[in-house]
Amino acid sequence: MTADTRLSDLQLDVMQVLWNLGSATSAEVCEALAEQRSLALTTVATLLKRLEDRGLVSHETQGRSFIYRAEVEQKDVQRDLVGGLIKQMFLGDPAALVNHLLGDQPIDDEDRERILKLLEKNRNGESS
Amino acid sequence: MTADTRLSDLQLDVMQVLWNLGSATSAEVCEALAEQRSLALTTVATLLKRLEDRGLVSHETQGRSFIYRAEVEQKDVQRDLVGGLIKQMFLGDPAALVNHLLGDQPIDDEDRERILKLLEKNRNGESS
DNA sequence: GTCTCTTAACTACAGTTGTAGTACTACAGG
DNA sequence: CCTGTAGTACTACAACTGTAGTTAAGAGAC
Repeated sequence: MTADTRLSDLQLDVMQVLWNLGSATSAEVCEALAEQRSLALTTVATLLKRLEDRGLVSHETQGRSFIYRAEVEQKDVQRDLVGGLIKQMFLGDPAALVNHLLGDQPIDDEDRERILKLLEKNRNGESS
Repeated sequence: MTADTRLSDLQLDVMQVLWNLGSATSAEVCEALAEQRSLALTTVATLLKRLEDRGLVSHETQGRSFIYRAEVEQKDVQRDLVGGLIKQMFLGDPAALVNHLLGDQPIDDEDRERILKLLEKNRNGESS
């Protein structure tokens, strides 16, 4: 049942590392996070344990180390996050979010092209 | 300085009411929220006070009632929210968010049309 | 004038989060 | 065997959040 995917920024950063690396020890997660946040090893361990308690990550023991792995897919979390945002801030209207994106600052041509292409693909690939 | 706009779901719901109504007493906010959440009056009062402490809403006294009003604009909060989401979950690439929106579930024709129109307008309105 | 109602102030409390120290345990080197 | 060392487990604690009770004070009803 995909558990509750409401995650804080920090928790998301941790998940992000796991999604990127596939699997990692707490030390590896700590190092990966070091670019943005400087956290004690024990802090990272605590974070991972809490996430594991919530069923969002799992670990397998290898020697004396824990190898952590994400138990939810990035896509699912993205969907929940984006969906929640749309429901709460954009009256449930996805186009309103796009509108906001476009209205905010004019996007560059390249991005616009890509979005147009995506729209095309979405129209055609509506099959499956 | 627009203060810190990182708000919880509940806090956002409260802000939403204020944005919708323009201004409201705690009782009015409470009633407006009642559709989604059933909260005690004192709870809503606490929420408003905490938001006021953070500078996100303000009140003026009318008789013995407080009339609250949002001190940050919805647009600004939206921007921060969307911006944060993109940075954290979509590698800072707005188009990736759109991609996700489209790839997730095929959107209906109407929405697609509207988005196309928005893209057009964005292209043309690239004033500067 | 007293009672009651409204409404704000203060207090409370459990759960989550950010953050990390300390304790324990097991393996590696000598 | 003894001792670092690495790594998990347990504990701690302050801030913030969700939630609401209690208290005080003014306003209207009678």
